[in-house]
Amino acid sequence: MTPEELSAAISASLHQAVDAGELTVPADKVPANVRVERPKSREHGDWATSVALQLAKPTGLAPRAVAEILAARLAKIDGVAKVDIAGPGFLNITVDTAAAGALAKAIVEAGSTFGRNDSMAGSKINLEFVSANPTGPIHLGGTRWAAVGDSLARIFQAQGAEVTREYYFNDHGNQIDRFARSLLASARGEAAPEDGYGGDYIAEIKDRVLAIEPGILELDEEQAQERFRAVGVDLMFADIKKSLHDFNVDFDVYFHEDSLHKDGAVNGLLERLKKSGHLYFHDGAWWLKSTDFGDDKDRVVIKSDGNAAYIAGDIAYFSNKRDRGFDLSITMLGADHHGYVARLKAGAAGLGHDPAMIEVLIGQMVNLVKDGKPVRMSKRAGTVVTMEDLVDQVGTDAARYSLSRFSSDSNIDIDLDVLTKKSNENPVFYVQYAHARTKAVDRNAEAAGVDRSAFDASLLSHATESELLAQLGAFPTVVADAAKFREPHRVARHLEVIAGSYHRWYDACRVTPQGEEPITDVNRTRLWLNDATGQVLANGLDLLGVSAPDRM
RNA sequence: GCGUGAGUAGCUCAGCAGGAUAGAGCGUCCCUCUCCUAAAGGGAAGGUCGCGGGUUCGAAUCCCGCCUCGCGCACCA
Repeated sequence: MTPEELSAAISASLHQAVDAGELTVPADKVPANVRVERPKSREHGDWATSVALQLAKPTGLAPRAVAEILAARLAKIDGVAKVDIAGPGFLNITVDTAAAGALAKAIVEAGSTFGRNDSMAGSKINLEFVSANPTGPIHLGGTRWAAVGDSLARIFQAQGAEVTREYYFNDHGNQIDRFARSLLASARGEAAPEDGYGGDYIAEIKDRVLAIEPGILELDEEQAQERFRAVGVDLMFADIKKSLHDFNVDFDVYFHEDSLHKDGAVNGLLERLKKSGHLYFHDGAWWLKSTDFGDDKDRVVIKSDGNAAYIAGDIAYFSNKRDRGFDLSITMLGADHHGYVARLKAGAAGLGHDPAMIEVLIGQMVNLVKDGKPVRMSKRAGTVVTMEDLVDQVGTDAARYSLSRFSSDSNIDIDLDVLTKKSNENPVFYVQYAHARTKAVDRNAEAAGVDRSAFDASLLSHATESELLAQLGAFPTVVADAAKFREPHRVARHLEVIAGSYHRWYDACRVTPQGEEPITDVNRTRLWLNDATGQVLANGLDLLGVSAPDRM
């Protein structure tokens, strides 16, 4: 019996009590689903719920009176062994050992599908993340979104959604021109332009461009810069793709901003906007009346020099996504872009789109720390720590895990020295080790002749088994919540809880008998639980894009 | 100034869809491998949940105010 099943059964009991006239509750006050929690203290049973407390007010009854009515019905639920009323009106539920233990077999039989469901089936989601400018390698901030974004995509997919991972490639505009000028300056042995880029990678890209186009410096200024731009951006972008691939993140679509301008999408969009009445002409520029949609000021869409402002491309881009049939466009941005949310939604609304279809997830910054002091990362100064640097030092698994186990609302500080030195203490190893351990137990069980020919759930009666089963049972809900709240870190945190429960069980309960002890159904049944744990850990690590090694 | 995110153990952070005695990892101090992986487990120490009000049976969690820190507030992208 999983907490979900228990919750559903309690809900049903609640409705029966209402139908039977034992409780009088306004329809809108009946909780849609009853929250079932694992109590902190063992004495409080296997599961607890505070519905009775919540229903006290709407029913006009004392909390304990509500609890008593519900307790009588809950006790009849199949698999419930005992129901106690405690404190102000908590319902503490003890589940029948066999009912709880049945989960072990169910998980093994579900295999990689355990934790998946089809609650988001039919929804087409465009998830855009990273989208770093191709003017340099992906730095730590982008690395964070690569880890979190890809995990979120996996989590959505686990809920049955159809997800397109998309990278918006800003290959149009000033930044790119600066990048090209920086390459050209480097090729001529000049210092980087004032507003250009100066990292070591510039010289490296420059060399590669020269190798591809040896005659490039013979061209006139404008042509040379154009070739450096075209070839340089391609090289940079290839590097970015490779870094991402090595990071176990592969995008379905790399969308080029430039294409929106070349194929006339931006111009077409501007014409549509002008007709929509959401644009007005002022001071030589065309403004979007974004204040009508909650922005704090109106935004220029066509500059007085006649060029489209950046936002024009973004609105056209959203329109493009919409045309490709997505029901939901999620964009992940760093906190340094959060001021952009309102105008983006305003732009879409101006085109008649439902702003609810655009969701912008803002993630806080990642800072580089050295010797306890923050180090400013600057692309110009070349002091960036890149995705490649991080992976080289700690590996993909540790890098991805350590970036995705935090809430995106938190700023995170990365101290490369600490991360490297303490890599063995990274929680990822704790979780991976638990998985490897389940495999080791498997190997030993097989060698000793313990097989899965018997399963008697009632034998999983040790306190550590009850705890482990409970945490395994919570996994699907955790994944569903991670999808609902767009918070992949919930999965990582729960895996840590499962790993801890498993390690404690391992210490308390043997699968393979020692010495001359006979093999019994206890051993065989425990093997199922061991395998179930390995399966859940593997499923969870997969959602994070982290490997689940068989040996460590 | 306005907007926005954060402030919880020595450190890094969970918990924030209100619930019982506030958690984990790391660090510190004890203890546990002749027996399935000790990258583990058990125990100890460590807290005015930034501050002050409010809401209610109950607040780290919700509301208001204040303080501190990050980020943003272009006809740049």
